Amino acid sequence: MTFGEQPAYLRVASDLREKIANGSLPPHTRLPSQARIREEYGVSDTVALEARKVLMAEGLVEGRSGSGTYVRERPVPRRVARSGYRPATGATPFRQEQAVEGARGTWDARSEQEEAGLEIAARLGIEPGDRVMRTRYVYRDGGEAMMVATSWEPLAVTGRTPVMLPEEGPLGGCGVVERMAAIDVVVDNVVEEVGARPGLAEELLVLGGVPGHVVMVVERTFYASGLPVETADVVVPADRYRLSYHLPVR
Amino acid sequence: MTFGEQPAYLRVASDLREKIANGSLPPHTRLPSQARIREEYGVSDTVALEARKVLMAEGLVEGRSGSGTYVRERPVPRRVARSGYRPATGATPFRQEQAVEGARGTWDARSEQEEAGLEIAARLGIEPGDRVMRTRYVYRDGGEAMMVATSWEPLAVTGRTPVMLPEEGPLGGCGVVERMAAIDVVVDNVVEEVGARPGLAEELLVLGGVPGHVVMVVERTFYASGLPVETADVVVPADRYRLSYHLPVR
DNA sequence: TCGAATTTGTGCGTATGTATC
DNA sequence: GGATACATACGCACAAATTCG
Repeated sequence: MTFGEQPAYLRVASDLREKIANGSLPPHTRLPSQARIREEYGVSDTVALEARKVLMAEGLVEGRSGSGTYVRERPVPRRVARSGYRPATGATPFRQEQAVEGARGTWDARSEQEEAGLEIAARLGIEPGDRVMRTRYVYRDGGEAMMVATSWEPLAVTGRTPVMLPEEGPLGGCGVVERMAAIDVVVDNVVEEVGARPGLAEELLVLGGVPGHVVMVVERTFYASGLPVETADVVVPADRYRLSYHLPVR
Repeated sequence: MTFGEQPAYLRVASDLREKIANGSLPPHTRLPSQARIREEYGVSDTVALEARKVLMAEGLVEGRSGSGTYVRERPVPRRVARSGYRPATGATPFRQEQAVEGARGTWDARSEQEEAGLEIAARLGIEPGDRVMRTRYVYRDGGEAMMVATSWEPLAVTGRTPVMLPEEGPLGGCGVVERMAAIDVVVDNVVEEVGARPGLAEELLVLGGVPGHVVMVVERTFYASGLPVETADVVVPADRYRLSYHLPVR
């Protein structure tokens, strides 16, 4: 059916969006099912599906297979402390990435040796092809994934030491600064470069979103006496979290 | 075709994404048309369409009706230093927001008195309805707008002083820290909370993007002896800039 | 200038797998 | 187990924009 106006799926999406905005469909309620949308709006299955997809891409609703499509709560974004300072709430960060307000975090990690590519070599100040330890992390905050990270450490620094594998040994999971201290590498500086972009399908599969949801990316590099000893990409969904930097002035 | 693995449209999207990443499909080139994707990957029309939609949501490609689907250009992001440290390049920041690599910046500003709303009052630790000076800035970097900001200062702090208007007087345009110092307010801390979201139409009108482009939002608050003396929202297009934090460890 | 071919975007109907209730 | 609902997938049709001979 051509209307000469807006596509049908956008009309349906707009109507449902309005019902969400004015509170007629409050958070946690179920949208009309695809079949009911088809009936109520007199549209086809495809149009009903497309309309739901628009709202999902906007982050307003979330589809649960087999159950329904639910209005999402507009979450008050939580702060992730990024500067060694403790948030005012008095949470006890036992690791930098864990410093979320009131969080009780867990994580998975998987390490693998590889050769440094162009970009990683540049960030670590080594030659492309030099061997590095790559570790992929998934951080969870009370069950749900909140952050994925990939870190690279030059084996020239950690190779043949007890801390070569970030998650093994007595210092497993202790954080870069402590692990480096154990091999007499004194980390004294960190540079974090914050960017943001639409998330990739793989990332959002893990973080619980749909392709296109905005993520923040922190490129973090730790330095010891001016030399990079670790670099990492940290990816956080932007609709649920904020990065909090507390800095002294001058 | 069920694979028990990844959905077909994600497989196709991943493959095309890889071709974009490794330069085999450079910016401004055309993706294979939907019909060709269908043939090359042996998938249906729907899968080819869905795969293109994923890449469009990720901002990697853009569809032009009647013409094709084109790989978008990815500008190399420039760094904006966000701490008292100078970037290694040796740029001379004459003001915090100006500390862009190699930038020659200018700005416009317009100030107005108003009553603090709920959120601003909370951020400044004052009562809603208390009077504040609101200033809107547009920062330009060599002609093109790179950043818009809105700042709020409580008139309880700056009222009836020479620095009440941020851009007037002998200290006009000098930065919050210097202006506050002139009235014996010693700014000693700053908190920056970084978030990101799709840009609003009005923001992107100024910043020169298309609707849907991602922006980063920095909520910055300056403190003097624990009391907020200025707060601001800084909006930066995420495709062109990165926020660079250089922090000491411990 | 015209028209044909191509390509995207929208839309329809249907089928199947699988998660949830 | 059965019913419901979402997610994926196939095939087709057509309008509008673009390209090109």
